[in-house]
Amino acid sequence: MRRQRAGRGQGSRRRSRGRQGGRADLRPGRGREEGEGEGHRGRGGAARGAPGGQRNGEERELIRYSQYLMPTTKETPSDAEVVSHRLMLRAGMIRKVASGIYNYLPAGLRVLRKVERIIREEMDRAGAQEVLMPTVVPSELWKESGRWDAYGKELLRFRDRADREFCLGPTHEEVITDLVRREVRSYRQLPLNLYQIQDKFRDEIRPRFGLMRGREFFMKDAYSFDADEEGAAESYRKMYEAYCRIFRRMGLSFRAVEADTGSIGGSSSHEFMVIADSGEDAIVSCEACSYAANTEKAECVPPAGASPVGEKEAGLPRKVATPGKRTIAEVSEFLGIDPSVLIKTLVFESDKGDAAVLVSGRYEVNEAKVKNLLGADWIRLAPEERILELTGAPSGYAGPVGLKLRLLADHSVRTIPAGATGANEKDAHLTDVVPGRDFSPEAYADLRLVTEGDRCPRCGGGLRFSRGIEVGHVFRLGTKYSKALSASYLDAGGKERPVVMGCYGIGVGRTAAAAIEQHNDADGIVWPISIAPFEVSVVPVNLKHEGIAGDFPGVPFATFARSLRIPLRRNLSLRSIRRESGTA
RNA sequence: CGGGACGUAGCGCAGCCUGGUAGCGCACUUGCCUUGGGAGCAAGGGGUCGCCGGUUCAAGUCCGGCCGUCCCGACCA
Repeated sequence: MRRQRAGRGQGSRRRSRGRQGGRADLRPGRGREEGEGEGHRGRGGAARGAPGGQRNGEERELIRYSQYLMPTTKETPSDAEVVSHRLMLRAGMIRKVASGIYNYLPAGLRVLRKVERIIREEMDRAGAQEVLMPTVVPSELWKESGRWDAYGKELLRFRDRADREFCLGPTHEEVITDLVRREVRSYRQLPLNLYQIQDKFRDEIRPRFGLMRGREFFMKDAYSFDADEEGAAESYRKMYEAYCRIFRRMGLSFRAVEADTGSIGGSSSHEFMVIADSGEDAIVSCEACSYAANTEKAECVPPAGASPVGEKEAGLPRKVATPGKRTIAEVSEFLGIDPSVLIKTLVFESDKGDAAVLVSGRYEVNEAKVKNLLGADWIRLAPEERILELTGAPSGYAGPVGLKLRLLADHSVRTIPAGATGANEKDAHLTDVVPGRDFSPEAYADLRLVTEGDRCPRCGGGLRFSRGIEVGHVFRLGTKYSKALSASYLDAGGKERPVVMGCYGIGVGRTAAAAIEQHNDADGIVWPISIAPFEVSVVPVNLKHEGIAGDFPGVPFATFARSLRIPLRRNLSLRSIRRESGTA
């Protein structure tokens, strides 16, 4: 196929690769190019859009497959679940060393380097400066920000020989803020945006899916420092745009969605989601307007209609026996009522104390929203013993009536005319329970997860549910870290002010994995050319008599075409050489 | 950490229920052969059956403990 095209491709490709590898491989980020324009060009005939700039040609990196450590396999190790993991193993890109910890083989490293290079170019273009911070971080900095205690077990801690405490950095707000507080004194030095591409370690509860959720991984993390909120908003906007360019250049179909800020903190954030069914995150997007959010963040429109209707019609609460009926499904069926009029009562523990959260039986509680409402660092569902202790009944029979706990209710509860709920007694529920009359939550708020029936909180349009892989996350941090670590500057009036920060992450390996999730077929990886480990394969065919020994051609063909799917192929045979050189 | 499963050659697996000789495919080595889609023939190399202990004349197989890995739930790039 396409012999001529391949020929053309080869011609212009020779000056395309830049000088990674070979003797020049210690010079990353060389060969800056302007503009985008490589994007995703698929296979065949795409040579002109290739990365690598137009530096005077003749540089060509030729790698011999026979000598290259790229152990492609037909069979997949049995512990690989998702396609990207499987295909990376089969293409000889990565090998596991321990759970969530990998060796990157040459071909895999090349892909990471290409992803990094695109990131560097766009970060530099956006005015950020590259630095490099240590992976080992002293505990003092983390204690100063308060996260030594707040961050949890993902933070791998250890001691050195002198018994000093350290951790492996899972993110670097503390370190960068420490740097900046020492060096930045004046508003004249702002704004400042510093980034690094560095090895991170998070002791994940459950590493899985290969590079998608490893414990050790490469991340680009950037931190912006501004004099005020307006400046910070501008820095945020620049990063948001840079992220769009980065993912676009890698040929990814993605979406930026509003997100919860989690343990990083801050006022607002967007996640960059690569759309993929295998994604671990659920997202909603409006079919009419531009609203999109992580389901964890997605706002739910409160129901129309006022507070308790039917107060007069409903009798007083009655206790009914519901032996063995604990779940919403069991209780609603047993009582012959719709789940929506059941008042589901969940008991949470948090660093701000215990609370009962109420929601209509047709919905699920959104823990992130509860946590934010409480202003808590952590919350969790109370264990069985605590539930018994706090409600006087085993789980499944909690209810708000007479409960001596903080009551927080979702909006969906308010309009339940005469509901049913647990009686705080084993094997019993109450019916004809009226919110506002029989119990009074301290607040009605949006505390539930969006569901299929919900409408867009911005425009009322329909919502679409999809799944995504979070490859990037941008946060407006405000002054959380600058205040905790006293990073301040003097403004034009000589007044001391805290710097206003933002932080911006991209998972390098995860992005590569996401690209594979999105670009593969039954045979293997269909690389976007901008991050393909190789752009052209050259296969000698039938040249034995010319003194050039080749493999049986089916092998390299299949290897390059299936496992690796190198975008372009050039076959070298006596015939093709004669044709092109004009000799006979 | 809770729930489920699995550890036998580099990889994928069988053997275990019913204890007695370590087996298959791929990969690897050598020779021949082959050159436009993961070839063919022949001959080879490679395993303390995850670890420790127990039962037994005898343990890959039965029992106990430990370790590791993967999958399902709470975190996040």
